[in-house]
Amino acid sequence: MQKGATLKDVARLAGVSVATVSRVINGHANVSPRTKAAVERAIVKLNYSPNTIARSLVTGRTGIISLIIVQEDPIVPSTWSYELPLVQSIHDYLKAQDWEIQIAMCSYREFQEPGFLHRYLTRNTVDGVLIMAAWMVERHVVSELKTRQLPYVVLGSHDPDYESICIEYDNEGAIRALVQHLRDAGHQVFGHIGGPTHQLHMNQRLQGFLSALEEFGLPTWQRLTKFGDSNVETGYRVMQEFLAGEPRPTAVVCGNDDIAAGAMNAITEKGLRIPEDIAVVGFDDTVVSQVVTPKLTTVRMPLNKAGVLAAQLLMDELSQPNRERKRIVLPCEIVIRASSLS
Amino acid sequence: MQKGATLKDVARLAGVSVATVSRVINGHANVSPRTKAAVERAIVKLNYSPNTIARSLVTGRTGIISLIIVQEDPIVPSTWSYELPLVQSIHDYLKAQDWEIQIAMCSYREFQEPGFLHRYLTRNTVDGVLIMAAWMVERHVVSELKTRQLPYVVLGSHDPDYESICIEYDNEGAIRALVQHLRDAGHQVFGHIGGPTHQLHMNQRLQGFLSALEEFGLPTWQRLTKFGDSNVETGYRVMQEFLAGEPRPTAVVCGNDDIAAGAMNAITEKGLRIPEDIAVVGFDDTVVSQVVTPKLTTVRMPLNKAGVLAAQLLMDELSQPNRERKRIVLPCEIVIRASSLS
DNA sequence: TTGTATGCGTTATCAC
DNA sequence: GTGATAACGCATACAA
Repeated sequence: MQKGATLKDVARLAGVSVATVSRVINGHANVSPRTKAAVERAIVKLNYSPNTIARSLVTGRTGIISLIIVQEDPIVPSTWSYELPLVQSIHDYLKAQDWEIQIAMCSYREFQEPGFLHRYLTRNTVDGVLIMAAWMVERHVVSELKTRQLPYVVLGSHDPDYESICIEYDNEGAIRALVQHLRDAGHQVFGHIGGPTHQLHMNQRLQGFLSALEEFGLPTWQRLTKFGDSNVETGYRVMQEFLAGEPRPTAVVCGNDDIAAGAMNAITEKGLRIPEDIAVVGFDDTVVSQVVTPKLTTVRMPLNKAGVLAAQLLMDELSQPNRERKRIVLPCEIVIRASSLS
Repeated sequence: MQKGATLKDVARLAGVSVATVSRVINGHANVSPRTKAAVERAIVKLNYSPNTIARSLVTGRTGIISLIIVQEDPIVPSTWSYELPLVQSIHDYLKAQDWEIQIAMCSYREFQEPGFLHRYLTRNTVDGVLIMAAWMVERHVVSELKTRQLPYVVLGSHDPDYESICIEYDNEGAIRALVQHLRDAGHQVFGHIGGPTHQLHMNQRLQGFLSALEEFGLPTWQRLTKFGDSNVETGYRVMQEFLAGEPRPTAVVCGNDDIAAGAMNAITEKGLRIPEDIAVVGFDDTVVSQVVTPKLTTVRMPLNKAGVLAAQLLMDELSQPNRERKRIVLPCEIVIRASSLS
């Protein structure tokens, strides 16, 4: 059970120096075809493969990207259906380029703690960082990364001064499109059941909702603009409140599909019909939107595209540092189904 | 911008040798309180922290666990809602013990390729491996790991000879409980719409279904035992077939919640009622089961427990190698809702 | 084109 | 208790 051949072993067998072997392995020029062949034979014979750790020690590079997944606290299951597709596409892209991924999951509170990222990065040597977050990335985090000259990309959020490379979704535009769609169908009284507004995207959806109403000259109602957790229970509970008072909304825009599903439960339970009495729309295009009755109008985010793009930009940054700040806002597609068709 | 102090710097400042500093850092005995204090002062002053790579090179340990996520090919979204909770609990447990996680996602085809794991493990130095898979782990994979003497745990599957430490779910027992529940409600004609049977758990659910029917002296019908992909479409399509022929099932056991949701669509579309005309049950207790109408009876798997247990067993193995093989089958809980209540 | 020698930052084995 | 010093496996500047 040979415990791994080393450069020296290969050199000895090939009758050359370790430097030459190293050159062959790293594809340097200036090595004669003859010796190159000899070295390669030796490598095959000894089944040699370079020691990644030793290589990292001398080069200072590890070939590892840290994927930091910043999460709600406590964790909300609905975010999982959103995170894994991203992880998947990021992983696939990076893997194709022979990069490895180290993941770090943490709550947004943890991530914001002054020492957290610092500690993490001093303990772990990585070549780049990909931050998946739904919260503003604070200045001290940015400065930690800049100080270390560590290439990084923010996915799903940004920093206060837009000093980073970041990728976001056009939540506002998507909500605007939904509102327009509903207005075109004649709706006048809109309700909104949002998720936690400390989440950037939930806040953007709220803002999009309010500004769309304003743009279209539609009234807004304080009591019809509510928030809660991003789950079925919130949708159910808030919708019950909506139904118990006046005015009653004829269209309800929800922060995500789970909330919408809860709202639908409350509506049908009251004996009201969707969409005839009240139209409901969600966000995220999860499987939930396809199994509720009627099927749910929702928004499909370009998750795969976002993940690939994030990985791509990080690679760019890695190969050619000091690129300027950049902000990309990806458009989302609205998916119209029965829950909003009159 | 000091690019990181080294042991040597600390030693110089503290007026001792690097060996002594190393001893202090690693908490060795035989170092006088006086010099220890001096060293610690120097460490703080220089803001020193050890270089993980260099340490790994000499110790041969990295503090990294590889989490290999083996997936359906092509990827099925419904698996995401199942995988991330596991990743989450594994991560949380390992993080608490200062281990880092490197993830590798691959299709089950890739994972079964003779060279795949070998290549991965020679490129990546990790201290242990956690394999998340729904497919039998082939012998050559086991032998690769054993040869390297690399501690590993299999989560969600096992190997042909049960030579590994593995954690599974009692799929058969859960299905048996469901069938019993339905039989007690008077059902006699059962249908099954399963996922891909090359997945271990889907196969176990099928076997559980068949053996439960046999145990309870209920008839099985070839045309009512079908499979497809683990999605809504399969459930819808197969249920339509069931409804188009004879006998018509009065209870349908589905491979997962998505399939069940599809089946429910087909049933209500025909003007039939659930559960009065046909009862439906799913598996996984995803959010889908809570948003369909009526709510879906399903099975809740102890995902969190499984993840923690897997991490725990891996840690045990790491600290005390050569433990014997082990197979743990975790019981699942059936969650009874309206879709099966008569 | 190739070889020698040095360093990367640790830990560990010796002596003292 | 403490300090030299040899590994660990590799890349590379410099010589040849």
